[in-house]
Amino acid sequence: MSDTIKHHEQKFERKQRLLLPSDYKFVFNQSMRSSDKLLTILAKKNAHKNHPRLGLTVAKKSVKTAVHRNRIKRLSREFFRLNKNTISCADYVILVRKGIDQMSNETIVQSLSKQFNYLRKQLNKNK
RNA sequence: AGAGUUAACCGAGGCAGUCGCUGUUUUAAUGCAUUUUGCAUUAAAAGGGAGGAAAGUCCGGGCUCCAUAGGGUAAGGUGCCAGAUAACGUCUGGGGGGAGUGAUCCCACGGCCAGUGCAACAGAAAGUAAACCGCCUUAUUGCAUUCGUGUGAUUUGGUAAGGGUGAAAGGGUGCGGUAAGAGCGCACCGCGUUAAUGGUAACAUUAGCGGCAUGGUAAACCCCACCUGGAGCAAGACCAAAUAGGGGAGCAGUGUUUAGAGCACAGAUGUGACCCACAUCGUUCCCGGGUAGGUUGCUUGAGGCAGAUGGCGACAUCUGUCCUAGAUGAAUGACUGUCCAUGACAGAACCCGGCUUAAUGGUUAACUCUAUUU
Repeated sequence: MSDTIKHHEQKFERKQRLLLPSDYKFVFNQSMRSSDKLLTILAKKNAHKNHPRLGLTVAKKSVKTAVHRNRIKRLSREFFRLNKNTISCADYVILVRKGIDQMSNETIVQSLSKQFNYLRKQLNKNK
């Protein structure tokens, strides 16, 4: 029984993504941000939702080939899925900078975990 | 064995495990509508899930909407011939030219005797050719002389064989010829032209004739022949919240009235400190257009595979068999273990046929050259 609950928790469903352009606009307006050389993460609390939601923006400008764009998106989603329980309840948008396509999967994941940690502290403070 | 040519095929390196994503099918549960059942949500199981270039968007076609009697012009494209095809700038076969010892590969390969234009520098002269040096020659004359002539200067003409310039000097080579030369004559080659033969044709071969006329450049304008209507799946079709506005119908506070209409009064909001005043304002339902959003288009197709028949071949016809991604902020991934030859370029977005570009390894087949052995 406890196993099935665990499985359920590791899923990444549609309602956990940002789907509409208006959702993205909501996050871009006056959000909290954390950034380093590779990534910028925007976060904003959403009163109507009781689970975190993720959106990705990988511009063709910053990452040229589609293969690398897909890789970065997949990595980000995978990280979000696996660490959902530690991430505070809010809407997030991950923005990507030039040069990230040169990095290995490990370094990208490290960057993600650092920044989500930082954002969690900030969001808790504001409570 | 080495080097090479052509063609076909494979290629998130393979295997195992854990956790995910996204369609499909089946089953179950719940909800709604209901004649069978259908739709939606959730769960479980089974099975499917990027490429040879998916790329560039350079051509061609299907499909969709708009336009369209027919013809012409403009603009753009194609350019040896014949065929294949839905069509093509693709492919096949053939002709011509070029590269390579060869297998084989490469070619924008119509027309400059319709017109217009362009070509630096050099050079005497560059497209109705031209005499700088040289060669030959006429006349006068100097010098030498073995008295035959030789040699120099000026001069009259001839000459495109030689030198020099140039990307290119107005057919080439050889012999004859000549004062020296010259298609001046001849032979061969080239070119032009006529005929015959072969071929559907491009073209080839043979024979005759011409003494050479027609320099290059058309990815220069241009001429000739042929082809092309425009926009694209964000095409297009359907459903359709909220707000504002449009059309239609009903209903509407209090008083007056039998009732309605009408009239009067009241009400709400704004301006304002407030009053007066001024300005604005019913409400419910339906209809049509239509935004956000959703559904569809969306994968069964000029399809793949096998066989037979026709064709040199591209390909066509017939029979059998198979269904093999369909996302929509956009699925095909992450981690761990293990093995090896340590893994390139790179990610579907309506669908096909090509081309081009990117990049790397392997397998197979046929053929060529070189070396060795027999």
